[in-house]
Amino acid sequence: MSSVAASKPRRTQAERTEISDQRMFEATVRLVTERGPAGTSLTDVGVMAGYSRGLASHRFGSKDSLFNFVVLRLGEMWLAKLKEVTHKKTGLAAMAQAIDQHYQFCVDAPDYVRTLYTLWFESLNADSELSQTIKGIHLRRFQDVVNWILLDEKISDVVKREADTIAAQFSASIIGIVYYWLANPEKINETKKLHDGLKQTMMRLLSEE
Amino acid sequence: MSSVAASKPRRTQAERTEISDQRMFEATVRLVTERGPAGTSLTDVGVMAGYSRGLASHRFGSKDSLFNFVVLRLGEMWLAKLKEVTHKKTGLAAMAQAIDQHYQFCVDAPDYVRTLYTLWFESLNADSELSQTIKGIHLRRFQDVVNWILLDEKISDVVKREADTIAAQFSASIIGIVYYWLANPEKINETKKLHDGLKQTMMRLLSEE
DNA sequence: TATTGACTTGCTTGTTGCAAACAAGTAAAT
DNA sequence: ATTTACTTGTTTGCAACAAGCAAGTCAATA
Repeated sequence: MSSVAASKPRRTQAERTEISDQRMFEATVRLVTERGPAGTSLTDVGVMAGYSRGLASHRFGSKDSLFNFVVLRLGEMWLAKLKEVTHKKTGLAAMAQAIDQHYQFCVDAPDYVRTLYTLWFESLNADSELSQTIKGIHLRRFQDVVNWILLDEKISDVVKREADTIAAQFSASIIGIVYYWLANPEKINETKKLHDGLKQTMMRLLSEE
Repeated sequence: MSSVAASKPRRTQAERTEISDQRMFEATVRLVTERGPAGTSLTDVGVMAGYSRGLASHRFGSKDSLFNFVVLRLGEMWLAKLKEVTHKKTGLAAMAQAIDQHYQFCVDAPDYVRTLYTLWFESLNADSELSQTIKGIHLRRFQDVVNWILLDEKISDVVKREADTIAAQFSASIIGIVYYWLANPEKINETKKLHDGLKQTMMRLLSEE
């Protein structure tokens, strides 16, 4: 396993954990996309990452906690990218960027998106640390959308009063579309159409009186 | 165990299985809503239903198969009710009825809805009998929506050519809204607003040129 | 038509294997 | 030397299956 051209016989402890974390993260993503969360064992995560059967269990303490770690990492990547593309944008422009980026994620990093949302959906009735993490990500996304609406000059006060409702509708639609894509990964064109349809709907909602 | 007022000392085999099926169905619904699918053991299902730890396993063979049975039962209830309320209706009228009924389910039978969709979401990456069942239910629903559009006289041909896309948008939104409700069961009013918003969106889509 | 007994079906108990969780140890870094 | 990363040993719980017991069925006989 460690025959990678005598890469570096000595690493700092911080590097060691960072590497093993990253490898277990990737192993988890792969296993979850291939076998689903139930079919993903801590044993397999450790072994596939190139360590012993016990490491994932030891590092994270529980399967739920491992998934929590993975979702946190994915969620941060996601939110960072969204923040980047919607920087200084508001209203419909921000939403359109967010929607496009959402679609782009499905194309560019399907395994990451699949893992994030699979665990996301999974945690619905779980009452675990993970479900709290997800509620947090959800809330941050929701607040972003509300702010996009409130900070845009072109949007009327009448519409701004409905910001929460519109943001909820936006979030729900995104989830619905992701579900569609997860269930029909081959229908990428239809997925794009759904994203475009959501843009249309948002355009109408934001320009209403 | 059999002290229920000498109810009926002798039942047919068909009755016995029907009763045990029903009891295990109800136990599963309860356990899934309370603990989630992962926290629901075949052992507990059997015991909570008033039988031995082994019955659920013996009857269904696997956890996946038990969940498949439960989803089939819930799905049939659901589709039957939807069929009833949309009988002879088409286009927007049918969609509005379906949406209202959907909301009503969340109010009337929250445990059933929660269990159905929890298992629904759960099966996304599972590659099991259950995921096939769900694909089937999904497809039947989708076809209903397409037919509502195609069979309505008031809808233009231009729109009818987009029937598939609109039906996909409808289905995705319903899923997104259910997710919202599952994640925020206390926000029943907001859930209603989302349903109403979907009606508005569908009205616009169907009356376009 | 009532009774008996072979057969079928529903249900329970016994057992195995696997994975999560944790404890106790070894190896690597500081 | 001590702390930190990782491995190996062990326990526990559950899914899955096998083997047996009990309740229901049905046909032959009287």
